[in-house]
Amino acid sequence: MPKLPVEFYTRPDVECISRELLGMYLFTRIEGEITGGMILETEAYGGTTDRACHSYGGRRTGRTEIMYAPGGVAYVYRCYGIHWLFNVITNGPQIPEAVLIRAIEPMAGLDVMLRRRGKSVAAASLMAGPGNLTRALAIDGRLNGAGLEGPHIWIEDRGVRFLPGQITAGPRVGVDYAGLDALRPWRFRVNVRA
DNA sequence: TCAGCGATTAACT
DNA sequence: GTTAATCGCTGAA
Repeated sequence: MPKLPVEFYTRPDVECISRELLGMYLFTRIEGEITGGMILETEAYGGTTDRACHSYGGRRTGRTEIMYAPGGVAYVYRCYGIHWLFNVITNGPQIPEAVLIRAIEPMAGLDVMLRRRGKSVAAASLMAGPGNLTRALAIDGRLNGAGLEGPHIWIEDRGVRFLPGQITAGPRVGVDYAGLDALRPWRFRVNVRA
């Protein structure tokens, strides 16, 4: 299956990329174990003019530094002291935009993901939320800055496409502090009902 | 140098 | 519905 090329990520429209990532397949290969699934939910983070974005106003620190890299690398950071969140960096160098991957549908390595989550049966909670997603895929800080063309993490285009009516756009989660930017409908989700 | 906080989750009542 | 867990980043001192 074709991995998405760097050119997919370096395009300038983060909202467009965020939509197009729905239906793509995200995989990780950690310690020889491959896990992954289809992306169901994303959020766009619009760089220096988006108050909800870590790089708002051109903020540049050790954590956000990787956002200024050219598109096509992973941005992994810790949140609430416990969880790892996984983002895809988009756009060109020095343009710090990103797409947060919030949910995937488990596909490959289900048994491995269950073991990592400490569950014995497949449940809806397996992939509920971005923190659980990274735990199931064994994504952590070591993958911060990793290229999205492998070998440890990559995204494949398997030809799945959604019509506009199958995608729900809404306000993003957990960004109430961002003022008017919190209202931007930059959260994209594949409708649960078929 | 350090107090306060956060793109969350799970275990409570 | 409420709250504890838990730690790196941020910004002010």
